[in-house]
Amino acid sequence: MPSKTIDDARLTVHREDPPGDGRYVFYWMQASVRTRHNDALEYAVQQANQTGLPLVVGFGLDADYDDATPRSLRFLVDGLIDVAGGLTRRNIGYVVRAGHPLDVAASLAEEAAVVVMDRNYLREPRRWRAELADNVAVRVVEVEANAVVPVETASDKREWAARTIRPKIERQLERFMEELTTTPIDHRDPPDLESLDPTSADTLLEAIALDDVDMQFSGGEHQARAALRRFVEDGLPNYPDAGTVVTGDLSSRLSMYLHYGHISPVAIALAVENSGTSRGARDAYLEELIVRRELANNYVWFERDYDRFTALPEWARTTLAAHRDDDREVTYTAAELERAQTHDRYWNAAMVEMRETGYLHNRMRMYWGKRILDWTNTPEYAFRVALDLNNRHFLDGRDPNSFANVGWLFGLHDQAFAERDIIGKLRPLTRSGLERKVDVDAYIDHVERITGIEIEGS
DNA sequence: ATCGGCTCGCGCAA
DNA sequence: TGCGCGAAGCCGAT
Repeated sequence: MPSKTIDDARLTVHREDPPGDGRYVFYWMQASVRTRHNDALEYAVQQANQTGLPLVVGFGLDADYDDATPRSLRFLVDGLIDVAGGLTRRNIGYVVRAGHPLDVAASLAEEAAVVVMDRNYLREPRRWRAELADNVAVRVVEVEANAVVPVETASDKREWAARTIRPKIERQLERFMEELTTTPIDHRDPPDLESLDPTSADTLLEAIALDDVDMQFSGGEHQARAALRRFVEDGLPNYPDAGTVVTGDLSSRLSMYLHYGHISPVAIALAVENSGTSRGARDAYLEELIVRRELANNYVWFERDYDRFTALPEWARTTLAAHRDDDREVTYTAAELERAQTHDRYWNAAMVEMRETGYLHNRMRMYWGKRILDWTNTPEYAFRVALDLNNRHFLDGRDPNSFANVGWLFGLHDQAFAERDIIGKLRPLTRSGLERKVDVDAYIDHVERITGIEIEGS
């Protein structure tokens, strides 16, 4: 059965070399930790079949990556365990080693005839991929498996806002919204390589010196698909309400799985598109999943300083500078904020939910973030604190969306509004506005119930 | 309850 | 060069 080839636009050939005389095709798994609907994995299978070699998938498990926490590591490990079953069933080798991802990959690449990599967007893994490609003498191909429209196919520059990238993405949707078929691998036993036991949570956790953690959400592609099924059945039909119901399960909660590559955005988009839900609800969700998410990819891909205040648009930095010395009614330090010790119970509830569960509804994220600007000494400090708390506490932290969303609090991809104290011309989001749109008492109850922590403040 | 103004700059039409 | 309009708003006038 001939398998469908991967769209050329998903491929970045780092090295054109013919396959080397290695013993296997090596897929360095990093950003797409799943066995279903993974373009990089399917491409690697096709390369294995073409070269007549077995396929080895390898992952470098590193407890020292930026902003790693017990919770984020546990979620990552959930994903690694899940992958083991899917790979074994397909007779694909699977190696998990503790260590820096680039070191683990470089070591496995030494005996590889072809190297396949998946793609994420942040600067460190981008540099690692380039470095690996520089240090081997075989064919090296990177495969985009985590976006609907590959970032450079959608646009060749940093986009200004959703409205500027939207038509560019929509023009390409038909081409890239395609089911990915699974390619059967020719039967060849993978080589026996040194690895941790990737089916044992205890082994993996021990390798990174991590005690088991209480988790509100579990990672892995099985949980991701369950979340998708739940969302398509219950959340999606009510999606117009999802923006104001902050306590329940209308939100998809898929962003954490997308962040770890436990699910494919194309698979989600197809499931939503093929559901029986109304056009309006489908479009509202697909706008978030594709246009806004891929605007964030565009931002970190084309803006070198995506994690810096200086990357914000000129008008936003100018207006914040003009209000730098405005009086603040109250200021808090990063530590006070993290302990949820402000005067504002809505804010404290949001901080507690974020800190204790790793999740927060979008509307609460916006309220949470906008207040930090009001309650800290300088906008630069506010930016740093918001990004740091975001990236350490959210299960979807350090995603391109993290940088775009925190930037949005400070004017990125947004427009100007009537000038106010402190925030200047940034879009305001007030406490009364939150009360207007959200059942705040129900929200406080919800947070107290799920965390067992009493929320203080007025 | 609804509406216009606030405010900026991109991108397209002309 | 002019003009419409936008990632989730707010406020005051009607």
